[in-house]
Amino acid sequence: MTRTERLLKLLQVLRSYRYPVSGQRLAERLDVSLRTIYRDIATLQAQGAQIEGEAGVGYVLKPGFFLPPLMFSQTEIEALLLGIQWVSQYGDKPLTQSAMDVASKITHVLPSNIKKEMHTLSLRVGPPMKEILAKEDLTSLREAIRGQKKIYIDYQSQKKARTQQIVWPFTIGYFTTGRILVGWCETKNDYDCFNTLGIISMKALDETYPRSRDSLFRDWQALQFSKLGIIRGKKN
Amino acid sequence: MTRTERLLKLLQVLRSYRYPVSGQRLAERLDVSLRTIYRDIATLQAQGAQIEGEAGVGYVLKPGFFLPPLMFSQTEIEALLLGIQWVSQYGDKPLTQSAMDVASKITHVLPSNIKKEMHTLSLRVGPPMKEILAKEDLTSLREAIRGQKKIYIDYQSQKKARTQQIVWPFTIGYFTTGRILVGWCETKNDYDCFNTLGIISMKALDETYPRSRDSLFRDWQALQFSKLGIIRGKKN
DNA sequence: ACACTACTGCCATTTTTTGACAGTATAGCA
DNA sequence: TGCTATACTGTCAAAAAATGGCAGTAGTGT
Repeated sequence: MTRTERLLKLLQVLRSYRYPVSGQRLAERLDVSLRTIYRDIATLQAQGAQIEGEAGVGYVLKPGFFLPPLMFSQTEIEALLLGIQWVSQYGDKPLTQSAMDVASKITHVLPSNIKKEMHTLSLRVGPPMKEILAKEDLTSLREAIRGQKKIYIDYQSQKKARTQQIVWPFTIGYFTTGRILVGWCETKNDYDCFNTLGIISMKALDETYPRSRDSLFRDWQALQFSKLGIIRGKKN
Repeated sequence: MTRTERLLKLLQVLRSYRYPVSGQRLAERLDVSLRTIYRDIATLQAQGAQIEGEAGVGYVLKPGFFLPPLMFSQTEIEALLLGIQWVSQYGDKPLTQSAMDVASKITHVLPSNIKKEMHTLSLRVGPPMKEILAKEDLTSLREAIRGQKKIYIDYQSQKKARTQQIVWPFTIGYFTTGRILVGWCETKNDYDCFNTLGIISMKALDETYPRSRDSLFRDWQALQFSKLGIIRGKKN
């Protein structure tokens, strides 16, 4: 295995640990000496990888991920940047920010001939959205979903009365006109959707919900399809 | 310069040439022997770079680009994939395909712990669009825009009569409900917008239009803003 | 036919990488 | 406080990889 390959693999290995891992262990995994690991880590750090080493503890790769060299075609780049543009226009505030960061990271490393073509983006997305949507910040909600945590929300829909519920959130739908949180509502014992603008306050609980986000999502999706079938049946 | 660095630099150099470049020249640029260049190119090809060499001609890096290792945060990845999802849902057919390719390339190199979290995308975009929009293929239009070529279109808007025009296309607006081509209409001697679904046929001409896409775009945009100002003025 | 070029094999030389060992420093813990 | 686990550095000889040179084959364009 050539050095370059090993450096890449080292990153992969580092990523696979959630907790600090000792250099010794890395050395065993990669079948090289500890000394070499120290050198490799120094090299990766020099290349910008966020690896943190603490004496007596080990190494952790700080959250984030390292995209190894990838080839993209012109059209793929256009798709990528168009998507990023959509997010930066219709995402909530932190997503917008992240999208712009991604765009600058990517365009920064684009070869100059392609960069020039991309500079005035030849593809654009729709009109700007309402200010209230642009200002929204769903970070805590996304974190709850990532961590599969129950949340407590104080919710006021447009039509119904204000209620307080415990929800197992598993996905957010991003629309041009708004965003919908989908989850299992523990209070109602059923799936439910919430317009994010109607969430007056929300608090993530420590409790992890008992089913995986994945399975909840699939269940819900299957339910949607079957409902669709019924509706179609009625219509026909 | 370490070998790894040189490999990356070799790609940069290759990109900077639009026409085939000989190995000899590359060797001079990078200050190594020709033999080493051959070896380096073989290495890059093995890593997936689309470099084509022809005897008697030289090397060309096929269009597309090599994304060097980049770090993205979790939120940035979410933004990236959400955007890609939007494109794969609302793009025309080739863009949809490219978006899916991008998604698979990216998720393929994602560390497994993050990959798992992304598998059921916790963020989603709106409802599917009309089939007719999904089937549309705007490749030739995008190519004309990239190459700043004039196009001849046979156009039928919903309200007005069918017309034939020569247009300098410079951008496409992607909306959830359709797509708008924006360009300078040579026939009408003014900027104009065309619903892409109304384009009955289109032919890219060999002729490059005389102003840069960039400047056309800026002009047009300024015009839009000033119109907006007038409308605002009326409203107030 | 000729010039130019990609590409391969071989080998001696040069450079880089590696492992080993010795040593310093720091964090966490009892 | 000591003890252990660990990060990290310096040095050096051995091993491995990279390099350049050269000779040769083959494809392309003029």
